Amino acid sequence: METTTKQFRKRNAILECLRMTDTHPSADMVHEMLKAGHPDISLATVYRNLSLFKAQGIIQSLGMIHGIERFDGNTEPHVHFVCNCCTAVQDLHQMDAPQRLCGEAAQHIGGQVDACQLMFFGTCRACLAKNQSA
Amino acid sequence: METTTKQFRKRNAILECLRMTDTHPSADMVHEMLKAGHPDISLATVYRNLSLFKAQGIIQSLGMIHGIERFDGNTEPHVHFVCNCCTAVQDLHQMDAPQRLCGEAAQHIGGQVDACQLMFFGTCRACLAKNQSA
DNA sequence: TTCGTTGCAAACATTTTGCAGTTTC
DNA sequence: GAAACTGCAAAATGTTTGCAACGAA
Repeated sequence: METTTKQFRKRNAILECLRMTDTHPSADMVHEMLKAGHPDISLATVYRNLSLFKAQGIIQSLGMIHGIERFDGNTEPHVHFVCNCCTAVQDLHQMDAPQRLCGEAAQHIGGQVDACQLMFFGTCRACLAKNQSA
Repeated sequence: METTTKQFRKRNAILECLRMTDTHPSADMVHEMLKAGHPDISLATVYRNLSLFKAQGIIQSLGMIHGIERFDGNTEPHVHFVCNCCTAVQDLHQMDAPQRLCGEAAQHIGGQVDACQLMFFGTCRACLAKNQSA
């Protein structure tokens, strides 16, 4: 598995949590999910480890969405959809990620392009249904 | 243009500031830029008016970039490049904005897609030069 | 007078950090 | 036992809000 020298229960739990879910959770969401198995886990620990994983490149950040940073255990480039209503984030694996355009972008700006992000915003199916019935 | 009554002096100045620049400023950057002509302008006023403009749809938000919300007076869909080093945001007008893919995305998620955002991240030319000489 | 806008300071929410105690190897 | 991790609480950050004062009609 990882090249970490030591195994720490909570650190491992945080990484596993991210890899098991497809909800692109925030630090707080991870914290909530882990409380069941680790009642004493601290939010600071979640933040610290998410930072670490991000620096190691073993998770990716989707950036701040509606003011809160969201994370993805899947580091493959792919497209995301954000529901502006319930803040859920979904993967759009079917769509072509524009990573191949990085070279073109680099030419235009005359700099170095490391990553790109394609994100759609709108209202998810569940929220559409909820709003109609309301 | 806008109704330039004295009452809306500062409001107009904020909007004009956004339309005159291509730096995609944050609230704080707008505040700094306006201080010269309006020494008594308050940061809260900048925040309030940016919120208002965003709600009116006459400016667009690029979302939180490195933890700070950035704005664009140009509401035309276009592509952006973010320098992770100096946090500058540049337009990439030459590149095709993927707005036309909203329909395809909507099909995949079964919801309603209102907007999309394509953003490249990396190091701008100025920062590359600076880093090399250092 | 009445309405909307503004400055100031306090409140807010998310994230980061210092430190003492604990866990892992 | 050394080094790394963790919980707690405090601090830091960017943003929002309450309120009194101000300006225009």
